[in-house]
Amino acid sequence: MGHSRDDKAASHDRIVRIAAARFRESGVDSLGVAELMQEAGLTHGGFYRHFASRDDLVAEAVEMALGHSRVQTTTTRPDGAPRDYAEFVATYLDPAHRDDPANGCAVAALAGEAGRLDERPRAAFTRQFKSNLDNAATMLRATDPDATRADVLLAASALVGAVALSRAVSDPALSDEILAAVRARLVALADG
Amino acid sequence: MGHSRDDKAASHDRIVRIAAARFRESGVDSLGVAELMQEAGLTHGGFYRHFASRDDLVAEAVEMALGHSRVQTTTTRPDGAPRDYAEFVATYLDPAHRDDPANGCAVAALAGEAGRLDERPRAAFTRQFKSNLDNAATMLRATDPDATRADVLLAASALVGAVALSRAVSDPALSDEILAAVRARLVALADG
DNA sequence: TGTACATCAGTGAACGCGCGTTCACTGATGTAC
DNA sequence: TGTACATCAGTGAACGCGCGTTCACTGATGTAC
Repeated sequence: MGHSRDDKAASHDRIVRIAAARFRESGVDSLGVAELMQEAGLTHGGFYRHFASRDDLVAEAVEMALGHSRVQTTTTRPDGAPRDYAEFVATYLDPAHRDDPANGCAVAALAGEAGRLDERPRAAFTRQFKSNLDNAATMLRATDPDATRADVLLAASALVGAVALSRAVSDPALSDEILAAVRARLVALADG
Repeated sequence: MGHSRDDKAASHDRIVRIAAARFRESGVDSLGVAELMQEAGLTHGGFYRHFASRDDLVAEAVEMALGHSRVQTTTTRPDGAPRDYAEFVATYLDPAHRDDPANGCAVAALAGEAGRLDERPRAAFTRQFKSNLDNAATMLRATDPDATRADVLLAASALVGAVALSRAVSDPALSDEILAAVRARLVALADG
C-alpha cells in the first residue's frame, strides 16, 4: 500500500471512477462510503483524506460521470473522423448502451434524479446536457441543414426517454422495440 | 382515532396515496416508514397492521401511483368527451405537469428507477406503460390515421424524456424550451 | 549522501443517528348469546 | 336490547443494523540540513 502523492492521486481517481460508474448504474444513493472504499481496495476511514463529505464525493463523481462516458455525444470518433448523426443515434440506442449504464451516457442515467441533486452536481448535469445539445445539433445539421433547435430538443428528449424506458420496462421484446423504433424514426426524420 | 374496519380501510388508502405521491416526487427510497405514518396522522408502529414490510408498501404505492395520476393518458376526459392528441401532448408537456410530479404521470416520474425496483412494481410499471402506449396510439391515430407504432414509441419516448429533462435541468429557460419545442414538434409530426 | 524530523495516506475501532421492524399494551369495535 | 368477550387498529418504547463520520494510530514519503 503506497503512501506517495502519486499513490494518493491514483487512489482518488480510482474512487471517483468507481463511484461515477456505480452512480450511473444504480443512482447516487445506492453506494455507501464503506462499500465504495472496499471496491477501491482501501478501508473506509481513508475516505476523508480525499473528500470533505459524501456529498462532496457525489458532486465530484457526478461531474466525472457526465464528463466521461464510453457512449459519448462527441462530434469526433476516437480516430478523429467526424461522427455521423445516424451512426450516433444507432450507437446511443443500441441494446449494448441500454445494458451497460455504468459506461453509458450519464445524462440518460441521471435524468431521473438530477433534479433532486445538490446545486453543484445539478449544475454539472445542466452544463453537460447543453454541451450534448450543441454536439447533437452539429451532427444533425450535417445530415439535415434545415434542422431547427426544436428538432434537436425533440431528438435529445426521445434519445434520453427511449434509453430510460428501455431500461425500465421488464419486457425484453418491448425494450428492444422502443430502441429500434426511436432509432428508425429519428434517422428518418433527419433524412427526410 | 377510530378503530373500525372502515377506519382501517381509510387509513390504508391514505397511507398508500401519500406514499404514491411522495414516490413520484422524490423516488421510492426517499420516504421512511416513520415519516410516512406521521404524514398519515398515525404512529409508525401501526404500519405493520397494513403492510408486511416496506417493500410491500412500495409495491402497492407504485401500483397506485401508476394507476392514478392527474395527468393521465386516458382517452376520455372527466366529462367523458374523447381527448384530442394535441391537447394531451400540450397537457403532458405543460410546465404545470413538470412542476407537480406528485400528481403527474408516474411513468415519467419513475422511469429512471423502475428498472431497479422489485419484480412486482416493475411489472406494474411495464403494464401501465403498455396501456399508455395503447391510449396514445388511439389518440394519435384520431389525428393521423397513418401513424405507425414506431411513431407512437417515438412520441412516448419524447414525452417521457422531455418531462424528465425539464425537471432535471437547473436552467428554467432551457426547461421551458424543452417542453415547448417537443410539444411543437410532436404536434407538427401528427398533423402531417 | 546520510540522518533526523515532519507530513500525511491509509487503518480500523468507535461514535451517534435514523432506519425498518418487533412487541406488549390500550381501548374501541364487532360478535355471540 | 343488554352483557360478556374476542378481535384488532393504533400506540410508543425498544431492538439490531448499517450508515456517515471521527479519531488515535502506523509507517512510508518527502524535506531540511
